[in-house]
Amino acid sequence: MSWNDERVELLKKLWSEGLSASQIASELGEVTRNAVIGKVHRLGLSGRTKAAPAPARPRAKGPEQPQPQRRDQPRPQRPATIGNTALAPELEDAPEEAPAPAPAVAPDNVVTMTQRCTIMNLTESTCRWPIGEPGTESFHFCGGRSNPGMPYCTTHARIAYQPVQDRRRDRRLAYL
DNA sequence: CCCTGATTCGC
DNA sequence: GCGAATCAGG
Repeated sequence: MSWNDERVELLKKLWSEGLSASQIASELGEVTRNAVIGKVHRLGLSGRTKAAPAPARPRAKGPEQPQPQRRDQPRPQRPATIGNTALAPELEDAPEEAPAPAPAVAPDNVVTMTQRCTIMNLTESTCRWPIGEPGTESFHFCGGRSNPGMPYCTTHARIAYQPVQDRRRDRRLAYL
C-alpha cells in the first residue's frame, strides 16, 4: 500500500490530533510506525510542538554531519486520552477487577451496536466498554450510545453497575 | 520490557 | 520517496 492522498490526509489529521505514530499506523493499516514517522518527517510536520527534551542526537554511528533541522517549541499538551493508558473510568466500586462483557445473562438489549470504536472515536456519548485485549490491534470499544453521565451504554452499564446484593452472588465471568 | 519520536541510509 | 534499523529516551 502506498501513500495516496487520503492516507496522507488521515495521517496529517491524526498526527495533529496528538496520536502516536504507532496508533496512526494501526489506524491506517498496512504500515508500520516507522513508516508513519518517516512520512511525517518527509511531510515536514514533525515535532508537533514540544519542549526540547531531545536536543539533537547526531547518532552514534557514521560520519558526523551538521544538522540544520530544528524542532523545538512548546508542545501543547496532548488530549487527555492517549497512549494505551487510561480509559478506566473511576467508578466507585462497580467493576471490581473483571469487567467482563458477560453474555452469560443475555441482555434484553440484543442490539448492542458494536461500532468498533477506536480510541480516538470515543466521545462523551459513546460507550467506552472495552472489547478485546488492550494494546492489541483488535482492541476497540463498544461504541454504542452511552447514557447521559455514564460511560457505558445501557447494556454495559447493567454489567458494570450491578446492584450490590446481586454482585455478591455468582456471576460467571466471561471475557470476549 | 513496554512504549515514544528521531535519524540514517540502502533501496 | 520510502521505511527498516537503529538510536535515545520515558
